[in-house]
Amino acid sequence: MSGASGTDVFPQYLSRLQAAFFFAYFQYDGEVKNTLYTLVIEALQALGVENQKFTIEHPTNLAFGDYSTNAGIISKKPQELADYLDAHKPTEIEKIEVKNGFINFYLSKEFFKKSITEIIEQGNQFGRNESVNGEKVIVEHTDPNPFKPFHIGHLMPNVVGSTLARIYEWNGAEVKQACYQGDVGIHVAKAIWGLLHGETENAYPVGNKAFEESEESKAEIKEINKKIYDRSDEKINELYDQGRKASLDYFDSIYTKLGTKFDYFFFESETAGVGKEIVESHPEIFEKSEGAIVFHAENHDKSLHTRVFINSEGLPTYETKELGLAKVKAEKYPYTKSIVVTGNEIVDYFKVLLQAMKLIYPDLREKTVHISHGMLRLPTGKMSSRTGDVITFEELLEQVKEKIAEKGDLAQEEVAIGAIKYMILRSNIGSDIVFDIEKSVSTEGDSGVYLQYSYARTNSLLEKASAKGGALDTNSQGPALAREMHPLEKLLYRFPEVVERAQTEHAPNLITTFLTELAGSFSNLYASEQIISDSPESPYLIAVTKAFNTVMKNGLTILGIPAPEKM
RNA sequence: GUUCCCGUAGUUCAAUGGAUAGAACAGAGCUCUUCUAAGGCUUUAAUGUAGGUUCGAUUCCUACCGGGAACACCA
Repeated sequence: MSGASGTDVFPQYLSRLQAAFFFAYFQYDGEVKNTLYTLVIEALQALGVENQKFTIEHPTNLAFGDYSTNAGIISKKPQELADYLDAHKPTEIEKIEVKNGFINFYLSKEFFKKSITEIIEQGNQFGRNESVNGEKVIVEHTDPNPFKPFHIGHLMPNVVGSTLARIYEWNGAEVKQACYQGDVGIHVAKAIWGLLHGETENAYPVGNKAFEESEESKAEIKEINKKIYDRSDEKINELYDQGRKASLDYFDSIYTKLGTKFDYFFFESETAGVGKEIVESHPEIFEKSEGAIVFHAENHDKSLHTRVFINSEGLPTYETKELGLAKVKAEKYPYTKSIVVTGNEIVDYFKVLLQAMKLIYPDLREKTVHISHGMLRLPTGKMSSRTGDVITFEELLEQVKEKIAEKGDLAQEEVAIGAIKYMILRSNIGSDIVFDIEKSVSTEGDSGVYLQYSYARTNSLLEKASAKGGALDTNSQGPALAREMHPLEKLLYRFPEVVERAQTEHAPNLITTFLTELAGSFSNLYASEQIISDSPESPYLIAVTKAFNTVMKNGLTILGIPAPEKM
């Protein structure tokens, strides 16, 4: 997504002063990295290389150092460049080498030791930064429909949306979470039809089936739909009010389990009217066609298509309600950014909607970002909420808990929630997730359990250490010893960078991947070294354990995965 | 048919245009008299096809093959 002009591209002709200004925007990308940028620019100038673009990044493999630049390849003078850099290297850099044309920088043991100390000092604040300080963000997600079950398809937007909200928070934004619920519309009419025919639990699926299979029922349901809008029928009003409340209470209980806290609840019943007014007051944008009011988006952008905003019954469709919602949101909370999380099957609808918004209120459109997630699919195909053939969230949770009970008896619900969330957060937001309870919800290996287990282990270690009076001490001999640094010590300081990138790329999976790598690294250290011992190095290893414990806890907090103290 | 998204080990997922394509599960083999074996160690195994751009392509472009989604009154 990001163009060629990011942090990785730096015109060599800028002065140092300009460079300092330029870097002000990237101050959380790592101080050392910025120092290296400036240094490489200087080196290129010294070698008389004109106007070259280069990158500085963490190599994929620690064997290639902690930072690496391709400036040598591009300038075709790797050795000369490396020599200059070596002569002017900052104190944090211990060694510079040329390999395959790349110039690799190795951080000093002193740097890592200091980073461990800083992590411990910052504690539950470590990882927070101010890269989007001042932004007021509203994240809308989950959006279940009252009168319908909360099924596993709702988990995707919930987990993705609430995690994005926390990521923005950790990057310094003020964040509100919003849930938008369709308490009016044909689906509600279907459920009411079911209720009128004596159904309770299955009111919606029964009504839906009737709608599909019988013209007569279809007409009745459409009639009910109108009556819901104008509240003209007392019996329907009563069923509606009771059903709506029961449904919302049920959602609340699920949000509690998932750890989601919404600041605002919006309802279609309050956005429908607003949206309809907007549409009707813009005849220059919306046209009448076949009894409905439509928007010919393809007139503005060839890749878009026409959509109905007000149907021939005079009722607003989703598009119109969403148009109203944008305004309602802005009135309630003057946001600088509005993120809407939905399934990717509606990306094309949303593009049309954004085009309409652009014409009506361009300022709000500029602030709106649509993020779409993939589908949660069963091995047999797509799940449907229309047929009633769905797995509800609670059914899923029970099944996962059963599976976990085979392994241990502590923290079962926390582990189950963690396993489910991890499964969603480990892959790209946009990609589909094939959901097989046996295979997907793993309790070993690459899983939420793995992170939780490594965390619980460190708690137990730290407890034992403190009981033994073995205080952690980053100034003990650790890095001073001749041994190689363990990879864990070389990774921990990168956490804030990962948190920042997760925000700029809207990619929670970067955090998941990072934490899993850390946990693997810790497990390896744990297996190969005695952390608590009489060795002079022990206090330092305890400090590393504490730093890992801190980062893991903060990372799990961002992901919304419970961090059980024991398991 | 048009538009959009996606094709990576047997499977489920990673990989800001970079170096030796990482994990996990499954398979083969080790590992608890020692801090939690839900762990660790070793090992087999992958970029759909054909071109192009580039010093360098899983990544960008084109075509094809294969999968998914959307395409007027449901969201």
